[in-house]
Formats: sequence, structure tokens, C-alpha cells
Amino acid sequence: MSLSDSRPYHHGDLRRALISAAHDLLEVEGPDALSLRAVAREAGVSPAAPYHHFKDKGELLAAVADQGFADLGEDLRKILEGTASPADRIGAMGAAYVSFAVRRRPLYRVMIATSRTRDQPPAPGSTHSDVVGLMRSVIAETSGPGATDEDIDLANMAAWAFIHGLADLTTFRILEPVIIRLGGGDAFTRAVMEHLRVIVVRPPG
Amino acid sequence: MSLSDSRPYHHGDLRRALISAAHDLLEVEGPDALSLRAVAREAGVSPAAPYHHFKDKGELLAAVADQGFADLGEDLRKILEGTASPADRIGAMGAAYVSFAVRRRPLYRVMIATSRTRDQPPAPGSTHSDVVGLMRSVIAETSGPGATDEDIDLANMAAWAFIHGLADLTTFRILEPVIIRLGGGDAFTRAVMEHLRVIVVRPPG
DNA sequence: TGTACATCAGTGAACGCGCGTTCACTGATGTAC
DNA sequence: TGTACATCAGTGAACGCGCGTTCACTGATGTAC
Repeated sequence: MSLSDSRPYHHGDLRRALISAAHDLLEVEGPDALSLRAVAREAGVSPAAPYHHFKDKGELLAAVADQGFADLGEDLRKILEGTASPADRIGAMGAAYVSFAVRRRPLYRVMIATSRTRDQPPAPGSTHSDVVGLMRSVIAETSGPGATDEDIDLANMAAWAFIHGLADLTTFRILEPVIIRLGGGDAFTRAVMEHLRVIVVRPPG
Repeated sequence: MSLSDSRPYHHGDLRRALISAAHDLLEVEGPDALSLRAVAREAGVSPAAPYHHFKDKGELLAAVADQGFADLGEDLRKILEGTASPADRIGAMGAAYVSFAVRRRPLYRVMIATSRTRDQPPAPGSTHSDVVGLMRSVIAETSGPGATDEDIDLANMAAWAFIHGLADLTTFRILEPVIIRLGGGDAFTRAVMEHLRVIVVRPPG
């Protein structure tokens, strides 16, 4: 009499369960293990069952990414609530972003992969557009009165490129000793960040 | 009487041909298409033939990455030879790096993937260590007398994280219109780079 | 110069694998009367 | 309250696919005598 014997024929909330199973799989097995079949297996359901909730594998992945952006947004919001000083907010947010991307790297990879091929901006109100807006607003805070929207956009991309790249750099095995020596991933992030400055309006000349 | 009819039983330089076939495949079909079988097919040879030159798929990939680093190093060197002014060298090199990563994105991905899991520094004299050294030396050029080796290392990582992230950002489909509006990938790279500055020795305070 | 033979670098068939997806199906649920 | 029936959400077997790798093999090459 296993657990699965007692599960009713109809699951009740399989859609949510599949997304959650995918997250678990990502954390335990990595992104290469994220097949539709594996997700179904993890959720204790037949390989065909997901097709009643997702058109295809891509749609499941999109839902997984969406949940990921929700989690990331929550992390960033929490950090920003605890950081009042405008001077500290960019750094604090960057560090939180990197921390998320490193701690949940396989999930982050899925999030990025689904974003990469998107040809529309994320829908207003979506978890993704929420994160984008949050980052842009923090960049905008530090901009002087002369900054145009394009200045802010470009500075935002610069900041994003940096933390995105830094998150990736942090997962290189060869850097492990350096990171340990500095006292862990967050300290490493902070140390590297010290060597780059976001400039929202470029200094004259 | 096809070309393959006239090919001799022994290829002569299959190792090099396989690496070159892999590069072609990457450019035409993308990194997901880079299977050992596909490479053999592209080279006009049976699926078992590569095993006489590479222990397994990983070893072929490593050779492909190695060739990639050679190409990247050549690009960087060429740019630096044409850029004497120390103030311009970081930017010029960064732009060349991003340009390489974008133009040859699938190859760049293979290069990064093989680097990620490496647990030894690239062997001195290897194409990879050559690129790393080149970048570090350019960063070191801009450092004042108070900079320690660790300062330079961290600034180097900061710069690398930025251009690596920027290269990735540039391939997001959603940014296509922005890039076109700015006048192409190089202009975009330059515009974004304007908003971030490498600081080798942090200003006091 | 000729020949036996070891070695090298190919072939092609086969292995087991996991994948995404489809199919006909069936058990469970809800609704109309 | 009971019943027929549509609909929903599962099952499990099967499809074709391409993969990495192994195997016994064979054709070509080079070397010793």
C-alpha cells in the first residue's frame, strides 16, 4: 500500500504539482534532466498526463520560468525593503540577483533560456516584467536630472549584463578556491562589484 | 562518381577535419545539433571513425573549444595591435570580445561550457590561457601603483563578467529593435559600455 | 626488389537508452432532467 | 433522489527518433628481412 496507491485517480492540482516537480528536478538533477517524462515521473503520473495541462514541453518550461521570476522578484523586493539608502540599493539588489542565480542556477538557466527567444516584451503584470521594472527603477533612482529614458535603459542593461555575467562566472569550478578564500559567494560578488561602477549619466568629456 | 567515391579509405587528417566539421555544424545548426554522429556525418565518415582520434565526445568538444580560444585570441591581439592608447584598450578589447561571442555564439557557448567544469587553470601556453593572460594584461595596464595582484584579478573578473554578460544580453531577440536603432551590435556594445567603468583600485572612501 | 606481417584508420551494424508525442482507452465527476 | 450522459483528467502502450558507444571486421600503409 504505497503512497501512490492512495492517490486518487484525479490529481486535483496536477498543473501546479508538475511545475513544482520540475523545480525539484532542476535542483536535484540539473537542467539537462528536465524532460517532460522526468517531470511526469517525479509527479507520480503517466508520461501523457501533462498534455492535459500544457500544450507541449515548451509551455511547461514557460510556466516553470514564470514561477522562477516570481521567486526572484520576491527576493529582490525583500532586499530593497531592507535597504533604504539609495547609494546601497544597486549593490544590494545586484548581490541578491547574483545570489539567486547561483543558488538556483538550473532554474535561472531555464528562465534565461525562455527569455532569450521571446520576441515580445513580458506582459505587463507578469512576474518577468515585474523583475525588469524593479531593476530599472533602482537604476533610475541614481540618475541625475539630465538622464534620458535611453540613458536609464542603457545603464540598466549594463547593470544587468554585469550581474548576469557575474552569476555565470561564479559557477566556474576553477574559481571555487578564490570564492572560499574571500568568504563565500556573497563576499566574492561584493568584492568583484567593487571594481565596476554603474554610470547613469556619463560624465561630460 | 561523387566526391566521396574519390575520397581514399584513409582520410589523412581526420582529426583536424572533425574539428572543422564541428565548427561548421555549430555555425549552421547551433549547439544542440553538435552530436558526435552529426560531426562524423558532416565530415563524411562513419559514426565510429571519430573514436580513433578522440576518446569520447567530451574530448572532441575540448578540441573544438581550444580552436575557438585560438580564434578569439587572434581577434583580441589584432585589435590591441591597432589600439595604442591605453585609455582605449579596455573598451576596444571588450568590444572585440563581445563581437566574437555574438558572431560565433554557438562556438562561444561550447568554449564556456568546457571552461565551466574545468578544475585546473588552463595549461600555460594553451590557447585558453593565452586569452586569459591577454585580458589580464590589459586590465593591469590601467592600474595605478597601489594595485595589488588581487585588485587586478578582481577587476579582471569584473570586466570579464561584464562583457560575458553583455554578449549574452545581445542575443536576446527582444533587443533586436534596440540594437538596430543604435546601428548594429558593435554600436550597441559601445553604448552599453559607456555606462559602466572598470575601477582597478577603488577610490579612497 | 619482393614479401610477410604488424599496425593503423577506416566501415557498418548493432546495443540500449531516453526522449516528445499520439492514441485509444477508462475511471471519476458533474449536470440535466 | 435517481439516473443517463457528457466531459474531464487520467492510463499505458506504442510511434519514430537520434544519441553515444562498442564490436568484429577490413582495407591501406609501413616496416623488417
